[in-house]
Amino acid sequence: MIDLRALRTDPDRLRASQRARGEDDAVVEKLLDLDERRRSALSAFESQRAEQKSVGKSVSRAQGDERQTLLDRAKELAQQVKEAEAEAQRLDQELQTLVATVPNVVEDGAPAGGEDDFVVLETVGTPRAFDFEPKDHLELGESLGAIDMERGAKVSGSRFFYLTGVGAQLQLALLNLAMDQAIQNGFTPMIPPVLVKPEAMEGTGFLGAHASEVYHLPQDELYLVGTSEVPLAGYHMNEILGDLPRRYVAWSSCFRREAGSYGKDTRGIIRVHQFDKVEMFSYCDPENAHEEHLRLLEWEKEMLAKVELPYRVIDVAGGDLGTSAARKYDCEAWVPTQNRYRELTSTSNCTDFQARRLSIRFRDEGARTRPVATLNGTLATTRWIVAILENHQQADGSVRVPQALQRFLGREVLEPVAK
RNA sequence: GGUGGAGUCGCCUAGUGGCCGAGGGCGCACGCCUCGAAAGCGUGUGAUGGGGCAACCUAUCCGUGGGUUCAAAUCCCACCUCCACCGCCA
Repeated sequence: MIDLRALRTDPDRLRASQRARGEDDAVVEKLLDLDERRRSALSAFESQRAEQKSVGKSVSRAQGDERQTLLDRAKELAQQVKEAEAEAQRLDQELQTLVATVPNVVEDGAPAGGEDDFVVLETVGTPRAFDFEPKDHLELGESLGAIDMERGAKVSGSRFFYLTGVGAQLQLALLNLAMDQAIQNGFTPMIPPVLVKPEAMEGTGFLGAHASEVYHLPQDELYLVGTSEVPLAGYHMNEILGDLPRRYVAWSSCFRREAGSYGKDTRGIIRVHQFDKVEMFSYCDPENAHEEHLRLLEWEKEMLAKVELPYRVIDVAGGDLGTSAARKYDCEAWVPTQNRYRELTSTSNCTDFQARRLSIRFRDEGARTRPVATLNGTLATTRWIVAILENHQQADGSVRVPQALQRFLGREVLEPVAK
């Protein structure tokens, strides 16, 4: 949720943001108008209510005829107050509904435009030159006995899979490495619930434009999370925090319907309905949010270096940001058989957008409460297995295990197995 | 799933229709006292929206949402959460 007071003082900022996202800036006029009407309706209600209260008090003290006169007046006022309150509530509701559709204000410096208008900030490492024909991750995964798509489909349908044998071990090792790194860096480890109430889903901004991506269990009115960002943001819902920053790292399964991605990445485990992820999450003073964002990016790069992958960092354009994000950096690893970079991590600065909706505050120097900033960033996911297998494969069909992973995996090479 | 009990300011608690514009205690902050501290004494002590440059004013908030009433923490209805016990399952 955007800040209405900030909107009143600087409406041009939201207009510019809407344009950077390629969205309608006429909403700004509507918001200002509704807000104006809401405030005057509220004032009207308040003064009538104040009078009603004082007349009500005098009823209890009055006697005889005077009491009857006051009672009549009080009844009359009660009716008026009821109407005034309803009107103020109606306008407030209307405003809230409209505000809920407005995405976060884009950070200065973020590229304008859509999906293809990202800016490459940095390229780290070089794609490897193969002296043999590289296999794709699924072919490797099958010959290593690591990935079983067919049985995944048999049991659960398309875009489901089993990680088997060394595949399961590889994921455990990868996610443990990620958890370990974050804990070393001072994060508090968490294993959160993956089913959440509507407030948590709504508050993090996932029930807006992307609601069709989310699994919903209507019998219990719960949602399956697409990322642990949701339970991590919900963790401090309706709280006033003392010390900032607070950094959490969570391991969770993630669930995505992948509606509207029919035919995209249908092979292997690049785009699936269920995967595991280690996610960093930070609550901090909005003044420090940009620096914190860069820190999260550094920690992602630290992790990518450990698995020895070539990658690039992109600054995602306004139109491709999620509802809650003001700025987003993705790290994309090189995938040899696709001859292109694919997203492995994504870190978003949500400024105070989620916190305002979830009512997560802190006390600033003036001891006033203000919404905190929330930020999130990926540290490892199931998809990383794709890049690890493909980039570290060897001519004989085996896969070299990056050194940092060896300690967690207990082996240096993954060997093909007989069927 | 069933039965019973409970949810009031950071914490504990008082409060069964107008004296609640929520009292007390703890904690916290400031002050007095003290060489310094403790104890003691005094003062203050929430959130959210609106108005105002400001001090301040105002409305709302007693788990949540409705309702009754001129007037609700208090009465009524529904729901949520927690605790205890029972049943079922792991």
